Amino acid sequence: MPKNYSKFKKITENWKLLIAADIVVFAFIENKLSVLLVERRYAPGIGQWAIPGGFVREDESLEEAALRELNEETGLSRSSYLEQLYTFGEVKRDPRGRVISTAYMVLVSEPEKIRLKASDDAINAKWFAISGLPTLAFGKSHKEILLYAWQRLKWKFEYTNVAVTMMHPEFTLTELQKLYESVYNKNIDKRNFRKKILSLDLVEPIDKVSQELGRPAQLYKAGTKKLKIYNRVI
Amino acid sequence: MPKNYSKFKKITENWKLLIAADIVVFAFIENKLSVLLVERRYAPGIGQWAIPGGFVREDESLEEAALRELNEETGLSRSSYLEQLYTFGEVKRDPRGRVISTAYMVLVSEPEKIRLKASDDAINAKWFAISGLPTLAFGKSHKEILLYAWQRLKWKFEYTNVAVTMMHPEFTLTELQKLYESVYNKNIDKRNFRKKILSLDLVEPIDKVSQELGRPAQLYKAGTKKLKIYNRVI
DNA sequence: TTTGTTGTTGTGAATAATACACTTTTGTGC
DNA sequence: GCACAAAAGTGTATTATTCACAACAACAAA
Repeated sequence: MPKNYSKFKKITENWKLLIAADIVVFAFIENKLSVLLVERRYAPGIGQWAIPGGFVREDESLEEAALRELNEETGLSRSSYLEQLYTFGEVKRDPRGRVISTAYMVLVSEPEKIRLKASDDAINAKWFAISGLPTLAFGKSHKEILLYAWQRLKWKFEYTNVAVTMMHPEFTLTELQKLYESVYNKNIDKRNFRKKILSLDLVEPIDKVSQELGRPAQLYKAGTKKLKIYNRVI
Repeated sequence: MPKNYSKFKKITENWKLLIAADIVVFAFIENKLSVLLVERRYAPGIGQWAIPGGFVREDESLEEAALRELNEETGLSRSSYLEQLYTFGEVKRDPRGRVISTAYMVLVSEPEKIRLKASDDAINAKWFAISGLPTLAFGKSHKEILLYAWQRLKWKFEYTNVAVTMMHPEFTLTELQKLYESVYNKNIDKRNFRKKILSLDLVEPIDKVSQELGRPAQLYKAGTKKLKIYNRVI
């Protein structure tokens, strides 16, 4: 280490800082926007539901830590989308000491393929519809992070094509519309929706139809075209 | 400290993490969007220009640290706007050790009132037009932060009324337009601009005109109306 | 009073957003 | 095979919004 690092050395002494990564995981389950929560095994907030997360280790980046913790606590191993949301740095956020926490948002396309599991830190992991959240641990903090993430998601849905990353590989326009409706929390006109989506080339029809009740629907896949993306990770 | 903090204790052992706050300061100087940079006194990057910033202390939040460092390194004490941008958490960002850095953006309304000064850490502090930046310290990292901040600023100008926080308390519409043009880096039609700004009620005319060359211009002040603001700090 | 400089004002065309309801295609039960 | 249920698919008229574009007005200096 070169000279002139004296100030650095001084600052590194005498106190301890930890950084945590918290991850808001969204998926579209039974036509409802849903969030993955864990039931905490340890204090603070034993037995309460919380956003999955944990401390960053020495040899991993913030993003790596987010994905590792997510995998450890929930079994979720591959997600289609990861985006940093915000870093919370108030002095007394955590009773355990000086903890800074960076919140991430993850979007999952096929939640039914994920085997949720208990872990060292979490007694349980479970999907909750955004409209039926339980009381969360960590006072208002986790609730706020969650609502902030939802807000960001609405934004992204308006200005990018992230929505398709939450769909199955093959989907109908009606399904896609239901996802938009659950994220915006309001109804959308079918014709206007289709006009818009198709004019943006966000999706491509495939040579296949769905077979459900009623008239079969054209199936689509995600388009190759990427929308202009504004945030760093968007 | 309650029981069951064992994992926390384990993680806090054996390694050191520091968190830094970097601040991109924008002001509108001589019709040009400008950025405040400091000339580094210490390694790494001695003598090179860099975004002002420094390490967060034990007893201060991230935002407090950002503002304190800004004040220490540049003499800047009051800014009209502060917003968190992004947290960089790669493992080997900094030669001094594991450093995580949160970038902030600050907007200044009356840069000519600020007495820039040298400091412990900075030999010098100086405004640079965004189109005439010097080579920056810290490899590509600081340049990227800066360009990201500029991008974010463009966004904010489109969807909020932050622009007026960069103007003097009294300003003409032409001055405001010049600011928009310097941020967007393109020309704007005068008539359309005025129509838009006035229809949004972003500004209020005051009982005063400017006295420059040519026809006197109506002076305006910031409107009380706040635009809907989407990001956490926006 | 002329010239230079800047501020102020309006209109028409193109595009995008919104509101709105019926027909088509399939499967099922009689 | 016919009536019904269920969901998919489709078009048009109206209203906002955006954009391109140029003449005139107010003042100062010469």
